[in-house]
Amino acid sequence: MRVVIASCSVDYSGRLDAHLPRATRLIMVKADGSVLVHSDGGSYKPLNWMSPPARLAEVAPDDEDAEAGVTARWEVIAAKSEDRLVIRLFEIVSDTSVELGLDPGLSKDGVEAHLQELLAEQVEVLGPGFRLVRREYPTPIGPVDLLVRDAAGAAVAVEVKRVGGIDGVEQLTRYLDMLDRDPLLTPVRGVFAAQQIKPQARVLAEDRGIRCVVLDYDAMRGLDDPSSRLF
Amino acid sequence: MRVVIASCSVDYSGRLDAHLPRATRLIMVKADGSVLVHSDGGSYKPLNWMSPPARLAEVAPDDEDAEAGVTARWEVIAAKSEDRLVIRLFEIVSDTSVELGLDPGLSKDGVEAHLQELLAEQVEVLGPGFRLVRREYPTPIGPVDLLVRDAAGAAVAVEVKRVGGIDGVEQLTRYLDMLDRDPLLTPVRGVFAAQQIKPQARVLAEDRGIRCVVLDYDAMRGLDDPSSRLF
DNA sequence: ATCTTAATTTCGGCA
DNA sequence: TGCCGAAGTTAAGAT
Repeated sequence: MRVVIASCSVDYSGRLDAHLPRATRLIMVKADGSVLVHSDGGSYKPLNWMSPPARLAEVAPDDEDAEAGVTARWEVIAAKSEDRLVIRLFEIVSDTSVELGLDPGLSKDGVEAHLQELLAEQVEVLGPGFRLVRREYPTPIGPVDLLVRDAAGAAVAVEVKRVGGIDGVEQLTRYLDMLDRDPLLTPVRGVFAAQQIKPQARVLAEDRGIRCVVLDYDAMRGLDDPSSRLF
Repeated sequence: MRVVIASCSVDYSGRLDAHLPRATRLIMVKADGSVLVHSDGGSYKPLNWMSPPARLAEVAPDDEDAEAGVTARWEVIAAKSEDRLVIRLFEIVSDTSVELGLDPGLSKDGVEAHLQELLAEQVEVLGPGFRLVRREYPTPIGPVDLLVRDAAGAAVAVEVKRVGGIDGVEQLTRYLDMLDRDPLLTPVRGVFAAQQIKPQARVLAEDRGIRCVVLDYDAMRGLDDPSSRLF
């Protein structure tokens, strides 16, 4: 990893063309040849970047560049596409190189996959007598999160979301259209299950006869995790 | 902007919980209090981060931390949410602070708006005799990218995308429903035009009688840009 | 301010 | 490897 803080201008060409005029920025060059150009604001997305794998070559500034005060010219070229990033460096404030080695990586807990997993184990929270048919039940337009049957044996398709928005309702509606064509399943009802359901999504879902269920993640995790049980 | 390279462990809690075990990484602290933790690989997304606005406080390591070799403990707390990032620093390799100032910002060229513009000028790529009625044709639920008429004078609504996915087909379907109610337009056909159309989107579109057209951006730009013409 | 849509999205999972 | 959907998405534009 090499970190350079310098005044620079940047030009990207590839899927689009983009230009950054001269200013002082941080330039990060990673071991895989990827490059990030950050300003002192915005969120984690760089102003400009090159995705790995890529190769950085330092070339001599041409006469025009040299006259404009360019002290170094970096050309970053993607290995598998036509993408190209040209960085013209003016004054260099700092230049640090260090060997970081491989990162052990991030561990996460609490995302949608986990929510779906918990609900699959606890389908009874949808109603007494509910039982799981399968997770990721396939349809021609993609898998439904859960297919279950209610106490009476009727098919119910469940879409699980962390935050339930309109797009989730649309998604479930498409699945329902598809599943309803299957004579072994029809009629198929829909359940939209999420930790949080946005008002507009609820209106749309209920307008389409889809039941909305708000999930209590902590409670579901508590039921699932033996270490947190009281008895 | 402050850049620290150090061995550290990181814990995030907020919308989920995540943990990074001890390793040497780059930590960037921006002027708005946001923090990025980068390893020497991956793409531009940090391993862990805090979005602005946030506040970083350096607190003394507790006994347990101190015993484990923690030399400094940073607590980064989001100003507008419960999000919280705790960074335990062990050995510090480098620590640089510099004033960058406001960035003049990025200028772009070549995104979806441009594609729509090009297609508006070259509606004949959709078929001989096609002519443009108008771009951003208004409907009660938002503007359609292009409204055109074919050689026979029949109305055609066009949705333009760089990458055509299922959501784009849904979008166009809603517009078609709306436009079809207008006696001056009905019957309105649909065209889904994109540089790349995903297979499932194509299936859905054709199932609904919507024609799919793959656009060649480079060819269209070539026709448009006088400087690249041969004569 | 809130909502919708695009992104040089990136990232992970599964066929 | 390619496709599809989620993301602590972020960011820009419209209502």
